[in-house]
Amino acid sequence: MTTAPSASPDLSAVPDAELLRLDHQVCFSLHAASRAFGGYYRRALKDLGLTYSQYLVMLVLWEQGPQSVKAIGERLHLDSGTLSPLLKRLESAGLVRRERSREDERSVVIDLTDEGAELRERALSVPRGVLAATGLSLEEVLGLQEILGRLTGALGEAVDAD
Amino acid sequence: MTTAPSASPDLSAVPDAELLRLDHQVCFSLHAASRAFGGYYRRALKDLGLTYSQYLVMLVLWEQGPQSVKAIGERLHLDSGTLSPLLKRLESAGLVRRERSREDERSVVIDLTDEGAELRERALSVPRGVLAATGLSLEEVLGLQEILGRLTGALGEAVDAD
DNA sequence: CACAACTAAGTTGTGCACAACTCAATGGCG
DNA sequence: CGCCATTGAGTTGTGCACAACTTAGTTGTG
Repeated sequence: MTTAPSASPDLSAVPDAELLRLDHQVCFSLHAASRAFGGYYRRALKDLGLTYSQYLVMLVLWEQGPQSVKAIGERLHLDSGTLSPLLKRLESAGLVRRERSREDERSVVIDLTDEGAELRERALSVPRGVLAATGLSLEEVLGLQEILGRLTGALGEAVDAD
Repeated sequence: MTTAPSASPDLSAVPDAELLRLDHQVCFSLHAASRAFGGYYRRALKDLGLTYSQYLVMLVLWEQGPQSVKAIGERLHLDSGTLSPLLKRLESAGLVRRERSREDERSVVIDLTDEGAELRERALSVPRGVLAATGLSLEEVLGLQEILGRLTGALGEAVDAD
């Protein structure tokens, strides 16, 4: 798929009722797909004792090393209201450490424990299964990612420009 | 329905660590897009007093008329644990009625109140704004929907075939 | 008919998402 | 220096998602 001349003139020609139906399908599709992914991960990650969101946080830590709550939040588009309790649970599970930064006492640096770092080895087997389970080709996955990225960006801007 | 002989041979050639990174991006993209959609709707639906999920339920009722909790759940892939409290909130908001079916006393039929039916008029303006905000063309939206549908189906099967 | 298997809805408990808020540390700026 | 706006993390409250369970109604079978 090429990057289309996105301002489709068709859109304004479609009647409201039809759009309502289409809208149903689009937002529902995305909602459903996201939850289907979540459902798959719930099982795949059960052995590791991680939830889907906790897995995302661990991925960030495995890839980027120790960093502040704010940095993780920016990477995943999550705020402290979501991350604070999640990180506490990861801490109780013995996977991460939380300590106040010395340079800036406001910020808390999250670091992997040895146990958390070791978990990466076991997590390596997860994504291959997931990608296989999607039934999508590598090209489709990359295309999907591209379009979802644009979608997220555009919706984010639309909300900001409120 | 294994329509996918498209099993890309590439996939098995990609190293684990690379897949972990890609996986991060795919599941994160979907997660983020779904939440970006949610964020947009949160604002768009604020005037109507509906949440995103409540809107999905109302769409089903507007399109298909009175039906059981189970039927709504099948349409949206949601179980009673999610729907029961959600429908109670719609009931308190005066948008739906809940009454036991006479034929089968186990099932509860959800029906729109006049107020709920009237809300449809005000909801008609929402999807045009959303589709515009995505910045996607009609073709891209349809393509996205198709691929998400396949994704959801494949992941569902993979989980069932556990 | 009786009883077991099943089904629909609801309840409970855990965790995520997010708005709105508090609180302490920081960084200007007059 | 003193004051105040800003920032990072955490808390509180509401709602969704889902697993596991309960309860009541239904259906199938001997």
